[in-house]
Amino acid sequence: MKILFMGTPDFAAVALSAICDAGENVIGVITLPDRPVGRGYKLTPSAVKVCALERNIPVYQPTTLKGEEFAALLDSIAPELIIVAAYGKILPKNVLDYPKYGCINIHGSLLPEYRGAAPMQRAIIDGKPFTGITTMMMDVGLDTGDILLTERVDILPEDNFETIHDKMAAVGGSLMLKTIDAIRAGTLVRIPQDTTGIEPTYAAKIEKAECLINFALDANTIHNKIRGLSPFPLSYARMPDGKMLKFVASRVAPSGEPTEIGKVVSADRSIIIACGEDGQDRIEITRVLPEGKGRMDAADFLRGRKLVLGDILS
RNA sequence: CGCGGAGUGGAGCAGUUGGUAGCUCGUCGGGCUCAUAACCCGGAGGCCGUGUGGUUCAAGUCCCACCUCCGCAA
Repeated sequence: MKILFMGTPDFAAVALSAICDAGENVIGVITLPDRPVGRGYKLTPSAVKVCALERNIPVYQPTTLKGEEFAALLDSIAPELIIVAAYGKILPKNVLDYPKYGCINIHGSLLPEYRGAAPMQRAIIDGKPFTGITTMMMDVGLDTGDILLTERVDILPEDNFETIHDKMAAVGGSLMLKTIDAIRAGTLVRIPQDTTGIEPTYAAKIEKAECLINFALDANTIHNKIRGLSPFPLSYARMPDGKMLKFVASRVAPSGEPTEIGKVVSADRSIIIACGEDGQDRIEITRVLPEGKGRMDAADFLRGRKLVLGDILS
């Protein structure tokens, strides 16, 4: 089966590797054009591109999937199946209709929950006990196609976006292999997304503005946000000197006396901050990222005395 | 040429207007304690990123070049 793979970030690269390692015939890879990224805006290839080049798979980086040019490319590649994982662009109808076996997407949630760009982060931020991977037949809607296979992934209390991402990426690869096998065996069953009774939810892209921690929220909510945004892009607050302090890891600490929200009530081995509507909750920050520095344990950061007992974070 | 921060004993930092290199923690040894991430005493450990650069009587501290790391932004 001639497979065309479309994807961009690491999550997709893991799936691509799994598919290649399983011996599937990936005849081409489509990924977004190299982007100026990082300090100095160095032009950087996507994770998928790097992965494909290592395997000597032809890489295509069209700026658009619409129009004659891409249609011609499709004809020349002539895929029988297109696999899409976090590609970054909407596929137009003529592309969706092209392959004999259709376009199958690997999505990081149990649809119809968390359709959209940031399903994994949103599930963690919402404090969900579990999420999962769905493979689905793509249609013109945003993650609205028929469900093929699903696999649940538990979100453990100690999980953060990184651990969930890694687990999900691995599951995504294996679930896609199962899906391909099912196609070959002709046993694939398409299950329309059942939205009766439940509202499909949308996992919008993470905005910079929402990464600022509001200490008026309860400790649990804050903790979920911190871990859902760690290790990237990271939630943060402002220190008294106006500098940004990002939170890498945290835990919910026992509540205490009401006090000013955002106040540092302990700056010993970790940073404990008063939060919650009445300032009784306590969120304990165990690892941070100061502006202009690297990641470090809260205890190490405190030794530099940039933050002391009684300071207010906002 | 996107903006900016930083390279000082294992870690995080301080080093004033250039003139013996310090702090907190860790570590090692000893002590105290029923006990401790507690406390006390003592020790080890630094060519201060590189340059067989410049200025100076004298540079971690000023100037120059280079290397490396990092934050923002994308």
